[in-house]
Amino acid sequence: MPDPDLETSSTRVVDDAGTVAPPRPPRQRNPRGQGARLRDEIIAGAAAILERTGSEESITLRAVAREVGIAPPSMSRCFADRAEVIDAVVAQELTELRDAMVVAKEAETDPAAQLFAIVRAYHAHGHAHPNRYRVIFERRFLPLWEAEQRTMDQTAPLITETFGLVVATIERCVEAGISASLDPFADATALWFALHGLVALPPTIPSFPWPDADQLLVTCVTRLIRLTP
Amino acid sequence: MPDPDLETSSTRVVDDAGTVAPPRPPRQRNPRGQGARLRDEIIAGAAAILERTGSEESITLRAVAREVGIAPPSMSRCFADRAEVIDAVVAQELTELRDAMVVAKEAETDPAAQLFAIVRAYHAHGHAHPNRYRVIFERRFLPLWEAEQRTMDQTAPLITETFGLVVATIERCVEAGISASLDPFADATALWFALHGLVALPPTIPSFPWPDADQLLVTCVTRLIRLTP
DNA sequence: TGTACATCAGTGAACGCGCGTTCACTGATGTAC
DNA sequence: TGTACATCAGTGAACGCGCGTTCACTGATGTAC
Repeated sequence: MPDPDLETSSTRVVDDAGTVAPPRPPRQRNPRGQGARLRDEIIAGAAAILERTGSEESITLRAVAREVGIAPPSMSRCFADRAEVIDAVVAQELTELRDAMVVAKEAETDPAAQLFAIVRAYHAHGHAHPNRYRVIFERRFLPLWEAEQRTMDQTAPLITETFGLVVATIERCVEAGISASLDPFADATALWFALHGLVALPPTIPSFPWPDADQLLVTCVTRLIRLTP
Repeated sequence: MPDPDLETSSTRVVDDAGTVAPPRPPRQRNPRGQGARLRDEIIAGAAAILERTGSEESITLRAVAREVGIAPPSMSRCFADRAEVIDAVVAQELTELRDAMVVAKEAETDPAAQLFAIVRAYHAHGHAHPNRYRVIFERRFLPLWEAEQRTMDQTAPLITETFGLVVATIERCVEAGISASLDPFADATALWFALHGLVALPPTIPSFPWPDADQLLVTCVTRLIRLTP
C-alpha cells in the first residue's frame, strides 16, 4: 500500500469544493540565514485556510504545510504545536484590526467623526473577513489551561490598547460637549458589545431579516455614547 | 495488535482532565418499541460533552457513543451524521432558551418589567451555559452547503419566534408610553447585538476588566429601547 | 398452551483516512585553513 | 586559490491514534398458529 504522505506540493490537490487545483510549483527554499521567513509564510497559509474554509479546526499542521508547500515536519521548526500557529494568526489579525482603526481615526479631526470612523472601521474589517474576525473573538476555551493563558498574555495587551483608542475618543467627545457619557469606559464596553453582535450574528443567521447595518451602527453609537444631536 | 475498539462502557475511561473515571455500569438497552429513546440519550450525551469540554469539535460520533454507553455503529440508527447530532443539540438548547424567556416574561405584567425579565433571562441562560450558548450563536459556516441550510431551516423559526417575543414586548412598552422607540424591530435587533456581546465576549477575553454585567444590561436596554426614566 | 418465527435494539471486528510526531537524512551555502 | 568541514533549511518514510463507516451478527421480546 502506498503511503499517503507521498503527496507533495507538486502533485494535484483536491480542494474543499471538490475541484482539482492546478499543481503548485514546488516552493523554493529560503536563502541561508532567512529561515525565519517560513514563519510568516506559515501564518499567511493558516490565515488563507481560515478565510477559505471558515473553520478554525481545519487549520491543522498538515493542512498548513500543504498550503505553504513544505513537508509536515518542517512546521515544528517555527511552531511547537497547532495552538501556537493559531495564536500567531490571532495576533496578526488583531494587529490588522487595530491598524485599520488607527488609520480611520487619524483620517478625521472632529471627535465625533473620529468615533464613527473607528466604529465603521471595526465593522468593515469584521464584515469583510468574518472568518478572521471569529478567530479573534470567538475562540473557545472554558478550562483555562496554560496554552490558553499564553494566548491571553499575547492578545490582551493588543485588545486593551485598541479599546483604549475608543475610550479616548469618547472622552474627547465628552470634552467637546457632544457626548453626555458619564462613564466612557462602561459606555465603550456597551458599544463594543453591540458592535460585536453586529459583526458576528448576521453571518451566523443569514436567513434573519437583518435591518440595514450602517443604520444600526449609527443608532448604537448615538444612543450608547449619548451623543447630542 | 489489539483493536482499540475493545474499550467498552464497562472499562476504565480516562477523561479530559487526565484522571481516571470510575467504570460506568453497562447501560441496559431500551425496552422493545422504545428504541427512539436512544435519540434523546444521544442528544443529552452530546450536550454533556459540549458543556464539559467547551468545544463543538469534541462532539464526535465515537465520543458521544462512549458518553451514552453504546457502540459507535448504534449512532447511525438515530442520526445520519455528526452534523445531525449537533443540529439536534442546537435545537434543544434554543428551545430551552426560548422557554426560559417565555417563563420570565409571564412572571411579570408591567411591560417594562417584562422586557427586563426577558433580557435578564437571555443573559442568565447564556452566562450559566457559555458553551451551550456558543453552539447556538457561534456556529460557523461560510459556504452554505445543504447541511447548513438544513440547520437554518430548523433553527430559523425558533429564533424568529423568540425574537418576536422581544419585539412584541417593546411594542407594549411603546403603547404604554414608556418607550420612545420608533422602530421596535430595529431597536430589538440592536438590543440583541448588545446582549450577544455581553454574553459572548467576557468568557472569550476573561482578563479584560469588564464592568458589572447587570449594570451594562440596564444601560443597553434603557438607551437602545429609549425607555423614559 | 406450546412453539416457530419475526422484529427490535443494538454489538464487535475491521477498514481506510488524516492527524501529530519521530527519526535519520539531504543537499545547498557559507567559512576556516 | 583550493578544499575540508560546519551550518542551515528543510525531506521522506514511518509510527500510533481517533475518527467515521462497513458488515455480519446476537440475543431478548413479542406474535401467529
